[in-house]
Amino acid sequence: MNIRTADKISKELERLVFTGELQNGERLDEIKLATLFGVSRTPVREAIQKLATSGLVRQEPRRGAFVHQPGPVELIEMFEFMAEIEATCGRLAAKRISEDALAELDLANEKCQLSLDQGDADQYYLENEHFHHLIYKSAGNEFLEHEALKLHRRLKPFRRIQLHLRGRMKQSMDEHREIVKALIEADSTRAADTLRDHVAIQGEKFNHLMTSLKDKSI
Amino acid sequence: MNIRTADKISKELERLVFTGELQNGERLDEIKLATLFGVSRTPVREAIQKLATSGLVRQEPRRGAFVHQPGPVELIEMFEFMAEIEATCGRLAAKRISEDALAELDLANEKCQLSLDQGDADQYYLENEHFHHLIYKSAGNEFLEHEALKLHRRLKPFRRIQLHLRGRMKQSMDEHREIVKALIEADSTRAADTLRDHVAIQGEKFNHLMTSLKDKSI
DNA sequence: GATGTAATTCTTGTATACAAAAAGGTTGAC
DNA sequence: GTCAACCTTTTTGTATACAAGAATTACATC
Repeated sequence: MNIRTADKISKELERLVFTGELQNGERLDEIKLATLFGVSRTPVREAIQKLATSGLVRQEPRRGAFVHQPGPVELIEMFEFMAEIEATCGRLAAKRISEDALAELDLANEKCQLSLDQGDADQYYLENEHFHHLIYKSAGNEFLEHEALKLHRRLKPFRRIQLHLRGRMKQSMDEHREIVKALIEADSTRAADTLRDHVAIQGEKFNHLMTSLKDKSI
Repeated sequence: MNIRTADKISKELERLVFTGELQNGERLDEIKLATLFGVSRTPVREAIQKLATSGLVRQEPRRGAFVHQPGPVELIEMFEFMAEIEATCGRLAAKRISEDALAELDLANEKCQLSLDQGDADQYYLENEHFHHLIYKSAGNEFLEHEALKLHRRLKPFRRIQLHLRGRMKQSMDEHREIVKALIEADSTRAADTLRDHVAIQGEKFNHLMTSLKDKSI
């Protein structure tokens, strides 16, 4: 799909930030990265600029680009926004979702339950992700879907931590069922509200999140 | 603030797209643009990539970047999303807005009315914009505010056309009053609903929009 | 005349070179 | 010892050079 090495480097840099190999506030040394990837500065610069627009790094004119992990406040704000976007997806999906998609949602939920039974958090995360992506798509608005995916992706590293909190998986599962029920009944208000709460809870459990992150960012 | 010529070029290219000097589907010839701006290809490329992430141009590997004006479907989708974002801002603002901000909203509305009385659509547009920006800010979520501003800006050229439709200014004004009333009463649901309708109406009057745009894009 | 293929030209993507600004270090005055 | 001015080094931002893929044209074949 994308043959540009600049894009590959962008993805790789993203990974380095997520894994913490590039720490918050750290400057992205173009030359160092270029030699690391075995390329010239040009594609590295392009990659950095791409990351800058997605908010992962901040650029200061004539000073360079610095890794920017969201602080507590920004993170809460992002989760709040995510909750609202998901609520919107639910609201629209309640009116527009197809029978096929509903069946798929059910299937995804079953798989979630299976992962839960097996205590496989990673697998649960994967199926959970699929569940939400289905809802994004079912909103019937590709622009919205794209934005939802973008933010979802950005919050991924923080969301993932959440699932390992005690009892969260079980609770999340129950909420999924509520959501599907609202969608089946085409109750857009309830679909929106349950989805909003389902996501917002992650922001509210922020004390836990904070402590899990202390060594990583802030 | 930003001394990078690449950023200046980015803004300039944006202008060229908005004014229609660069038409939809047209390829952005790096060399031609470089000579036009009197610089080398490097900053032009950076500018183009920035526009690509904002959606104004689409890049095809090894083929170049092409101006991408949203078509009817995409435009409807964007307006629908904008409506939902504004609804969210209203929902949150209803709970969080300060007395000062409410006073400012009132002032903005008065100025809107004044422009309406004078039949000054451009002035009305400016004050209207200020009104909405105030609501974005009053949601008390800077991330959300930023996203709202971004999309608002992207839709600017299409929204503007709307206001010149017969009777739209007057109707818009009435809706503004409804919105402020809901905010004063801290009625988050009504604030959200009125704001959503206020914006969504622009998407619904799409037949008008289409015809106004026919020569420009699609 | 139409179609498929090879050579040529153009354009993108990457590497390197250069200019200017910022960071860092050194020397000197107090 | 501290601070400041000056010089050196480093690093960003831009220009130019080069490599490789895409588009175009010319040509041959049917």
